[in-house]
Amino acid sequence: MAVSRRKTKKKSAGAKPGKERILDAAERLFARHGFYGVSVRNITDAAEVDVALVNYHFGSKRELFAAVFQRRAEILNPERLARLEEVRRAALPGIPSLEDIINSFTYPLLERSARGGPGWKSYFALIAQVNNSPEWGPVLMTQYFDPLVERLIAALREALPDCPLREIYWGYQFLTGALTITFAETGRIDKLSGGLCNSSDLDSVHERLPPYVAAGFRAICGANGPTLTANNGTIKAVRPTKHQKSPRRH
Amino acid sequence: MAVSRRKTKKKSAGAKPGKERILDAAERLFARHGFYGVSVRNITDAAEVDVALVNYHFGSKRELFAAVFQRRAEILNPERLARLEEVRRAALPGIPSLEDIINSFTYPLLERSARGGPGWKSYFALIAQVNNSPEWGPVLMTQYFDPLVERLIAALREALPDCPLREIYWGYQFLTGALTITFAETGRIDKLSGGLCNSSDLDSVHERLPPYVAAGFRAICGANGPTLTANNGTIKAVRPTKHQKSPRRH
DNA sequence: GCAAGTATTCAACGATCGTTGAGTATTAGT
DNA sequence: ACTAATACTCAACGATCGTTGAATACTTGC
Repeated sequence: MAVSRRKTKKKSAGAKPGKERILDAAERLFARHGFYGVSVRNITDAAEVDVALVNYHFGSKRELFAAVFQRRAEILNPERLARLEEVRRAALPGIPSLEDIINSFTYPLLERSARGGPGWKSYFALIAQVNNSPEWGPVLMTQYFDPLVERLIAALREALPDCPLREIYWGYQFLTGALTITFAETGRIDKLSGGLCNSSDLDSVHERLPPYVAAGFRAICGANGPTLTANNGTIKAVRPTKHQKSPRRH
Repeated sequence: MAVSRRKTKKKSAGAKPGKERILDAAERLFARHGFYGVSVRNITDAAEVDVALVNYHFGSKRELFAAVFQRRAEILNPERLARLEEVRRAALPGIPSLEDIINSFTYPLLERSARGGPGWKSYFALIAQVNNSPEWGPVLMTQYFDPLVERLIAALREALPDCPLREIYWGYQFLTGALTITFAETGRIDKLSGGLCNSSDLDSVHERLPPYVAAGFRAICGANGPTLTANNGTIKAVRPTKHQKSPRRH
């Protein structure tokens, strides 16, 4: 018989070469289920290619994971770096505002995730998972994004000349955390707010995150430490485990 | 013959019942490698119990995962709720400060992770991964933590009476993101800062997170929207993809 | 000390895991 | 048209996956 067993692959379907089809499918599946939650066959089935192609093109499943991570990082980082330098140049001979610096860091990401297509959305959701993973975060995030972050830190130091360096790093940590959970788009805030907020509404995040974070930086960057604007004393008086009655009466 | 094949189990080793040994080992391993990155045999080997015990005690691997998640949530939530009510009562007849409210939400978590022992540390690292996972986050986080979050939102509304509710939910999203990446303790900030900051130094986070977040809330909660204190205009003038020369000259 | 119930062990099931070597098609250079 | 290289297919490997039924050990109540 020799019936045509082709599943309309090759030229007929996507016309994309198998290597890219694999990257796209892997990106989407890894973003949803994580590295171990996706099998090589899950990926090649979704990409409509043969199982063996993963090892042929990438060597191993782990190397495919790294390749997915690297592909768009190489697009993003030059763009973000150029934007940061642009903001600094535009402010000459002065120094750009904290909000502008932060925005140069977050905007390219939010913009891509909002209007870059489903591949970009998956990519950022993948980053969100990797960034919070003790197994993958220190390897991949550091490798692909730390050089850019160091440039951001340098710009923040210029904008906050009296701020201890330690506070800037902590401020960055909180920034990247807020940004990261945004990319996860789990829909949790949608349920919580009864539909008032939408996880995928990244324009709303773009409006709010820079001023939120900038104000946070200023709050902890007082020369005499973060307690300048904080009031933790009331809490410290309440014991962590045992619940005492109201401390006001008696 | 009948040589003793016991690997010093039962009464000799931990003396803990197998169910708890499994929960402890699963907590530690799930936190590091995620749900799919750990096999049932990995868990039972670490717990030094038989493979079949997982299905006997918990029914399935997924139910074990949920049980790990639930165990400490049931300890945490009443404590956090009591602390929030305590702060509110202590401020009567007034309203507690934004910092105190936020601190009542974060402090029990940071305190447990800092001094509650390795089990608690693993638990929070697990939460960090789950919270950023589109597969698990909407299920587990919502189920176990949303009732408490709703109480937090209500308290924040009292402290920010003129703030649109939308802004409060966005502010909470950024808060939980910053808190989450703290729990992950990936060590990335350690490398970035050259040892100046330490991922596991949760006391430093306790000092900085409430004032940082409180300032962020106030920044975006202006009655006329978040642009009150923000300056995104400069950025909007710069195109996202194409890089133009300095907009100042010419 | 005996019975009932709970906890644990053991061996094994079919399914799926990542990877590979050998073979076939397709493309590019001359 | 022939060659060489690249892209892809096919079948299969051993290992590990989650789960289970039946048998054994331990604990508790009487």
